[in-house]
Amino acid sequence: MTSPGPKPPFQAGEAAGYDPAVVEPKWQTRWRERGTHQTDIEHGRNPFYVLMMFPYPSAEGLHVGNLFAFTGNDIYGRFQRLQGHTVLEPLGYDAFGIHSENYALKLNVHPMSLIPQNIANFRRQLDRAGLMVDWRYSVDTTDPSYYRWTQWVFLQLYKAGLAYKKKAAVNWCPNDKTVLANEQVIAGRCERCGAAVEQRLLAQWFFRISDFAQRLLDNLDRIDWSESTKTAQRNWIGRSEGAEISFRVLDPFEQAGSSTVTVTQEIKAEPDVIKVFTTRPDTVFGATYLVLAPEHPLLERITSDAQWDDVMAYRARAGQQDIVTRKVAKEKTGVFTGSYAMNPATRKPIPIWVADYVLMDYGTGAIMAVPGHDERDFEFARAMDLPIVRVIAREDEAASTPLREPLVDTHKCRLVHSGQFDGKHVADGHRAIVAWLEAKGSAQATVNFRLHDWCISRQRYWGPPIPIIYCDTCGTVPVPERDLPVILPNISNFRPDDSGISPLARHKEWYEVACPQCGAMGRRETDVSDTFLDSAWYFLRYPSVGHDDVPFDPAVTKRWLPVDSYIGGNEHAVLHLLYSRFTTMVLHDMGYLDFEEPYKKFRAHGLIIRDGAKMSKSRGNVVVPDEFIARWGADAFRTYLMFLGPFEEGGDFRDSGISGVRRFLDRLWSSVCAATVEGEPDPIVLRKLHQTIKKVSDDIAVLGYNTAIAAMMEYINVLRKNERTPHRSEVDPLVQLVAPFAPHMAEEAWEKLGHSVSVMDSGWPEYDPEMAREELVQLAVQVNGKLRGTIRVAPNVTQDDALRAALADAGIAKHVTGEMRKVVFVPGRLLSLVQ
RNA sequence: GCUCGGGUGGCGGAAUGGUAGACGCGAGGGACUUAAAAUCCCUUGCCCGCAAGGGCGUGCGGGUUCGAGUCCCGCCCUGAGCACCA
Repeated sequence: MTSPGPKPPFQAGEAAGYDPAVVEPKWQTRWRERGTHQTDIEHGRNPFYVLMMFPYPSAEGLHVGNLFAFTGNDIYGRFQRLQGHTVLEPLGYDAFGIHSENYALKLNVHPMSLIPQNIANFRRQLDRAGLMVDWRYSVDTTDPSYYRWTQWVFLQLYKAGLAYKKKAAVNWCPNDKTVLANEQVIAGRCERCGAAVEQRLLAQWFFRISDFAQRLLDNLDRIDWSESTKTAQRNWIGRSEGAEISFRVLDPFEQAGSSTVTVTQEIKAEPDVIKVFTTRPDTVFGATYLVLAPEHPLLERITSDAQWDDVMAYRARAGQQDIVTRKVAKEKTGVFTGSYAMNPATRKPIPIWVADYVLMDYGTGAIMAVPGHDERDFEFARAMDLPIVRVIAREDEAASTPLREPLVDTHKCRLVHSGQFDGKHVADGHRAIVAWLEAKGSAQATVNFRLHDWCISRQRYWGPPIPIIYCDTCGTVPVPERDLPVILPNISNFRPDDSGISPLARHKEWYEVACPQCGAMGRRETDVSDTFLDSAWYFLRYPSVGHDDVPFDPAVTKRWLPVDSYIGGNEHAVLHLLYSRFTTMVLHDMGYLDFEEPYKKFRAHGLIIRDGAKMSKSRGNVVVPDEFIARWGADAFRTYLMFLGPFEEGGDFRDSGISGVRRFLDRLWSSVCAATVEGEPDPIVLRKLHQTIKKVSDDIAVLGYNTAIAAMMEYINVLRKNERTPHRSEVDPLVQLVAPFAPHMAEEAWEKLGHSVSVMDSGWPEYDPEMAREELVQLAVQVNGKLRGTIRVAPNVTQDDALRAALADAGIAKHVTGEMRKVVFVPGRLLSLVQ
């Protein structure tokens, strides 16, 4: 027989009176009517800007991942508001781009009609989620009133000399006759028709983000961002230190002899020089050949007659490969050019090859190959039967030990076969060799970045037209700012086809326009800009919505920016976050902004999986927010999303889990209904309350939502354990604590408790350390490192008293057999006896 | 290959170097009910034991420490990102 247990003081059945399907719409309506979520941009005290990455409004509707992020942000925003800030929590739509365009193509609808539908659907879903968004400050990147200023941003970069046009490769499907994004190329083939994709050279607009590489890197040390995001940016910027070394190309006469070249043999007036970048100048004595990228401009000059046909054929083949497969590791191929260059260290001639494992767009497009100490060069030398020389040895190796594999370590290694530098440790050798080569004029210490300039041209339709006009007499002319926006025309056939490159290029009536400078007939740029340009500055626009004559109002911007807290997915760790930092820096340098970093604090949220697996349509395990909200209510859905794992790590959505959160909220409601002002609050409950206030406040501040919710659950368990009616002073603060998570119920409860203002304007409960202090604490007692019992003592007990109490405990004392050698005492925690 | 996360009960997950498993789900038992649902109460890491109690436990192997999920060294597995970056 089990004891029946104490009769509960109140039944949660009373919670039957709480129906989210009624209460949630009620409060959503009230909030709208009363303007509860309206931010006083002009006068609100203590401004605080919480930003979340805006969604792409897909036709499928809001993804639970979006809602997870938005809810996490909303809780933080509400918390800041309850703590006395005027909070701006805006949301908008990132609606341009290839996703929308492809989807529209597939459905055969126009994006201009598709997007408004999607946005309306998103808006409906977002409102149901109970976000504290002030929709008066929203943006839609496809609205001309927004992209007018995107085009303005382009013009500022142009004005600053940071936008330029050059030829660059794009993926080209010869069958569909269209430009493909990298994601549309699958194993070198067009994802739609399966044709082999080629690369094509097109003139495209670039931004000089690489000029800012060092600054983008340095500033990372000064901003409060998720460490993982900073690391991703550092890797992407990819700074490497090394040297540029010059290799003089030998003329055919010099090449005849294979012996050391002497200065007197140099007969060419201006010999060709191949510059290479290397991070390992210490290995220069081991450079046994050079390799040029197939696109290297010197290739034609240096290729010998005998090798000409082979080299040109190789280059042509490389040019046909698409960009994606070109960059995938594969078997080494290459062709000898027939020419030699002089290794400036050994003064010996070495052959010059061309191979596609060397990339034109990094370093100088040429390398010195050191097969003994580089894996790729080793592999290539093996395949082409080129000499492999050891110039580095471990401490336990002789200089003559043959290399079975490339030795790439530097630690505890010394130089060998390196002339006067033999025996030096690698790091010392590095410095000495660079200095030596610099003195001879054949090297220079340099820094290289992996970061490439940002290509913003898209040969597509669904984006803001790039505001440039080409004129036969005036050349490239920026559209005057007063003529913005350059409206994207509503054309019925926006499918890319064989008529040209960009769909807009088929519309003469659109692109033919008078030159703003001379008035002669000119031609608009027919490419549109990258979606990432839309999102590079959107955070500047939100608070200035309504200021129609400027992209962002100076006074408003001064008040609200930079962004106080930014939350988003780590999939944007590099591109979006880097581009918006860059754009902000440029606008800062031009005097438009007084800060150069847009986001003071950034936290990446985790990913939600379901039942242990990634959500996907094919797996059929996608969480549809509407269904869960309809069944459990938005409050329960929000709270469950935040409870299922740490916000910054994500978690596993299990359908059964939400019931626990629903129960918690129902119990809370029961307590609210039962609360009375009669009598006095219970000191034990009160102590737990103050501990809970502290825990919840601390946890929300670091986005520890799952543990904050757990703490509130613990509190309500304590509150209900007590066989009595809860006191008002035990319940009111809990309603405030739960308000960021379950705002509808909190409002309803707050009203029921007799308050007339919104709970969101009621402030945040204060925590009193005195009230939270325990009278007795449990002290763990260890004997020889093993837990042998616990004792209940005052928190400030002395070591001696604790020891006496421990030895008075029979269960503990029986383990204390020998003489005590040491006692470790951690007040309030444990007593460790060593014998 | 490189970089960054992560491996803890049946499950999701808690743990400033100090009582591992908070909180929740699930499961088992009970109360209420004609019954079910809902609600409420109790139990719930594993092993031995009737019990008292004892032993073992945070991916694996070492180490530091009175004390290690946590720190150090060496592995394994797994997720994500980058990837011929010289």
